[in-house]
Amino acid sequence: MRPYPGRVTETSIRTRFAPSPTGMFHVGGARSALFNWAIARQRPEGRMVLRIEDTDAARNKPEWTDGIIRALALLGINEDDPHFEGPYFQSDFAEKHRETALALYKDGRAYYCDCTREQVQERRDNPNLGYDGFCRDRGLTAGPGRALRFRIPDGGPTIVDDRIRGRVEFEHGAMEDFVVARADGSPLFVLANVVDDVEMRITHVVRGEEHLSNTPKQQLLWEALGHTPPVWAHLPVIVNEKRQKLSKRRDKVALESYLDEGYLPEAMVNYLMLLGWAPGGDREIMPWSEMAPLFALSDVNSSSAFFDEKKLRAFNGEYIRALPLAEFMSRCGPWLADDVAPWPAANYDDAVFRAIAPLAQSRIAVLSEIVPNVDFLFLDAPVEDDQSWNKAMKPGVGAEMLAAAIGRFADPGLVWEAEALKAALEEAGAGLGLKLGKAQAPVRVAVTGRTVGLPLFESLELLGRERVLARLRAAADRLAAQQSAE
RNA sequence: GCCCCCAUCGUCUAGUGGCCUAGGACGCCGCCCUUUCAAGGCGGUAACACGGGUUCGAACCCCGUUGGGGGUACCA
Repeated sequence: MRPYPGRVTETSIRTRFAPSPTGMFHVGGARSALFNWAIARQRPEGRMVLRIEDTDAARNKPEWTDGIIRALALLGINEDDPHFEGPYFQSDFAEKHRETALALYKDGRAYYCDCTREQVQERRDNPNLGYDGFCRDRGLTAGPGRALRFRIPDGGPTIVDDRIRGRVEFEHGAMEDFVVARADGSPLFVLANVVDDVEMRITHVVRGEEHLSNTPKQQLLWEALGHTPPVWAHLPVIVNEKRQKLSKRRDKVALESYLDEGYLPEAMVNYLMLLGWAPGGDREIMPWSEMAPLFALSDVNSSSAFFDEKKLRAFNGEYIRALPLAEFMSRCGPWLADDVAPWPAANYDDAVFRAIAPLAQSRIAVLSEIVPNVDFLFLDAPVEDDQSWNKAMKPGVGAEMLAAAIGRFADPGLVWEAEALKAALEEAGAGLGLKLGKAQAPVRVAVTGRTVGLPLFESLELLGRERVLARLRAAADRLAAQQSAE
């Protein structure tokens, strides 16, 4: 456990990222973290505090916490950088939260209330407000079944000065005396969050728009505790195609699932930074190192942003193509590993992959796509794809073309090298009145199983004469059997 | 219901009263290149929600309408 940081003397910016570990790490959370991180890094003494809000024991799991820390590290946010502070765990500060709740009561800023949920419902004289303040002046002391409520000051609005949205006014008349501590004394989010922010000397609270309505309550709490509220900034929500806030239930929101598919962390960072913000200058593909210094809260948009996986894909493709070959190969590693690849481990040959990798690099947009592009090299037999087969193996032409190709390729005088193979196939096709485009199709499907793929002749060269001929013959046999059966 | 936020191409955005006959990117379409598919090159499609003001002049300022969204727990 880590104690509160204590007296922080510097006046620099201190931001925080305070996720609750109740599920897979969310792309929206990732963006918030990135924005907070960018701000903290803009000052030599700037800090971003990572605080895990784990007070909801029933919904928290340690693996979610690990997932958050791991994901942040992948995005480049970790303790290796001096701007990082934490992680802290909110549950470690429960005592302070309880003390603060009590202090609020002693100062008369909060009072005990023994109303049940039902009673609150029944008695609401104002149908538009939840709780009517029934226990405000009943002078109740702490006791079983009594929750602690914060007394909203009479009259006047609370004005939240938001860096992104400007002045937002909340009339006190429309705010209910909200609960800060449960009947068992445990504090609620709204309080714990503020207490920690105060203790950690947070200067900028940058979070999702869904927290905007909590803000007047929290600002009142900051003031009741004798502190000047931080700079508030509420980011636009990230929405799905139906313009609803991304939800764990119905949308694909886990950062990890994108990474698992082969989205590069740096592409993800780049894309996420563009949700609600733009560096300007007609540039969008920009490394974090250039973006971070340019980021400013005042430039953040206030309207919701759609998470467009198509655009993410395009970005990812750009980043993949920009990788040096060796780097590209090692990034592909996880998808070629023995335990996940579809081919027998013994068949894999790194030298073969090295030879084919440059051809694949410009053709994939997410790393997982490397597998179907190179599998024919390592599988004992090409994959069976009926659609490809039916398209390329048209009656007559298919069989003729396969036979012609076998004839040419079997010639021992043929140098087994891409250029020569191309010429040979061109001739074979010409003999049947077929241009290369048509002529290569049956061969491609016979050898790789698919109608689309990497450049064919380089592929044939790498596969080797024996295997190519075997596959061509197998396809010819299959085609013959198929046709005699009809 | 109530409180609050938002509103530029399908999408992400540039734009902060004249530089806008509104720019870029993704997507989509066409052409070129080409052994398939990509990549690359070239070109195209497409937006200031609506109505009032303010102003010599509004995408930019104000008001309203409409439409979206968020919040409304003794969850975080």
